[in-house]
Amino acid sequence: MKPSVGIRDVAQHAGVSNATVSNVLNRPDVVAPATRQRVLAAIEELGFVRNESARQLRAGRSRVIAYVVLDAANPFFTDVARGVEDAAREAGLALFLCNSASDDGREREYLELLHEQRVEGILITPVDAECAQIAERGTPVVLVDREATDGTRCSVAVDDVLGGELAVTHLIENGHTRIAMVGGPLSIQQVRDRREGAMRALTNAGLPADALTFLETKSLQVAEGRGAGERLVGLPASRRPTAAFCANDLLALGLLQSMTQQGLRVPDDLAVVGYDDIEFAAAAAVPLTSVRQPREQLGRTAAQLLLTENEPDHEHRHVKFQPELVVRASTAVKRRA
Amino acid sequence: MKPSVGIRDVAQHAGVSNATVSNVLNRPDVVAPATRQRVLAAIEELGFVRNESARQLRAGRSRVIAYVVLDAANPFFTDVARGVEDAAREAGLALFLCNSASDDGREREYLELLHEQRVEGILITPVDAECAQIAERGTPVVLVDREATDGTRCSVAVDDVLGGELAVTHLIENGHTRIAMVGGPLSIQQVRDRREGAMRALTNAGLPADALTFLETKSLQVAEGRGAGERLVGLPASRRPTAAFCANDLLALGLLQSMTQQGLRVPDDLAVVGYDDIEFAAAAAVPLTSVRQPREQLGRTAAQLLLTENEPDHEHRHVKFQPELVVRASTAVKRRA
DNA sequence: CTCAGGCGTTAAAACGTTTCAACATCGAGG
DNA sequence: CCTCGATGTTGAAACGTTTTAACGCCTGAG
Repeated sequence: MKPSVGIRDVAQHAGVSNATVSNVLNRPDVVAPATRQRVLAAIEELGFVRNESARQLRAGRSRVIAYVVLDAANPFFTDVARGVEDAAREAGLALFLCNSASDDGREREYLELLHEQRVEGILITPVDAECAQIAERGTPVVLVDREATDGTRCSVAVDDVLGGELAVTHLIENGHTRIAMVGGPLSIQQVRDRREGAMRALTNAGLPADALTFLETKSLQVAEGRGAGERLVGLPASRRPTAAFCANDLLALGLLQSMTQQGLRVPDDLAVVGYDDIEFAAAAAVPLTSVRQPREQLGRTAAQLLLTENEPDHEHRHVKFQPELVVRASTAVKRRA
Repeated sequence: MKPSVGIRDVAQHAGVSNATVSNVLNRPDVVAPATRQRVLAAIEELGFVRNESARQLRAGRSRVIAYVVLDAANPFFTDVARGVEDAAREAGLALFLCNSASDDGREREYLELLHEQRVEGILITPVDAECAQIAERGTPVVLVDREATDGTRCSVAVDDVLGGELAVTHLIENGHTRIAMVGGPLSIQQVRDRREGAMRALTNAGLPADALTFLETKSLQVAEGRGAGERLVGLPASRRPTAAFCANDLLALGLLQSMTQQGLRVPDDLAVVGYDDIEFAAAAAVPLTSVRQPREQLGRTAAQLLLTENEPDHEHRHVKFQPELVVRASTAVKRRA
């Protein structure tokens, strides 16, 4: 609609060459103050807006990075995204946020698109662990919340085995000897790792392996947590666990709701530990004990790592953060009085 | 790093001109099958990826739209975003998701950036209602969850007055005559509208205006809901409301938590109605009655409206959806038995 | 045998910027 | 007076596509 004012219109209006206008835009210090003012005035007057496409085409760079997220509706990922955004912003980069929604078709499409856009780099929490999909093709890629098994790229992750261990050790210290773990599917690396950590906690405490009852769920959603609650209550009282460790907070919230509805009390009848420590965990009716991951820092570090990819002597790094247990009411010890 | 294979490399490799390659990419039907195969093979072999910058520069179009969201961490907006994404995807457009985080500086920056990128259109839930900021400059803009007061652009909103009316009417029908409304700040249009609806419900039922106690909060976050809960319980029993209508679900969840902690029961001691019907509302310890907004449809419609902007005979439209009350346990009527 | 017309392909001109080498201009040092 | 370097500005060549008009070829009709 608009005749689209370009750099040469500005140049003509200011009585200089287009090269000078370009300099004002990109290296303001190199042009004489008087000229600069004149050019800026012309830009203002004509309402000129630089055309990024042309700039990119010529410069080869795009000033944009992307984060392909697994589930935009999960608070965990939105928090990670915030960390990414902050870091990107500090580096003067814009952030393209894409939601694969756990669908590897979508994921592939977005990667293709991003590559066509020639983004500077891609952060991704891939749908499948293999992530063979992510053809390198020259664009730097950093894995988020997944560990790169081969050394072909950087990754930022959290020690999930330790997280599981922390959670279950806490329960054992509170006197529990029959513990349920709720989570799944087992195809998810995180779930496997957290279970492994849980087993390790048992071993450390000298408890037998069958002290842990594993209830597998189909996904990590709230509804699955409710279902697990019903299964749990259905167990014969003699075998019923007195505590549950959930693979994420959504499951834990579902479990909590299920307990309340069935007239059982948390933590008295069942202690509950979640994972992720999302905001809603602290805000639950019974505030949830949870394993906190440094979400924002995860994103921030991933972005920073991505920025180092272009350095000549870059070596791929694998950063691993430590999770931390946040104790709240859902695992409070019974008063002895 | 990579020598970046271009369309002319492909052309040379396939023994055709670059125009033919371009045709294979954009109008496959116009080129002879045999040639097409040869070109496709060359593309595959060389690992060619079209350069969007160049394409855009030439074509003037970008195949990208953007949604500038007010708070990426609020489930309401992530659901709206999903609707936008679905519609965009169907139209073959990519979606640029930007988070203004209620900061009008960020919002401005993003708008500038998007304009430089020459996106096809912008969906935005603006930080301030005035939204004078959003200089038109040729890029179509559609307001989401806000009503455009002037006729300068399209908007998609939900009838918040009706929503408030539905919520409070429901409470009145359940026998409540002292009702609190929790929400704020009043600078937010939505909060004002929902309160207006609440008042209308009182009038319809022949109740006096002071049947509604308004508790203003500083934001719409969970913590504010907790604070409101404490203020509520602090009221003398004779004046204390028996029901509360919260301006959004986050407040309602906070309120719920506060009640539980103070030993009061929902809905027996206090009935609670939320707003937005986010997933966590149904998953709360006491499932929350809430006013549901057609979130995904909101986003979907906004995107579709945006697509019509370029049509020659386009007229700006203001779509307004009806909210719907979803009744759950938090307003269950006391059993009379 | 010629010619019209359809089909598939192509050469070349954009698109709006960045960049590089070259070019003035001017003051200072020899 | 000449040279030199510094400072500021510029012309023109890219960047990798899309697009338009023109082109050559072939077929079938006249």
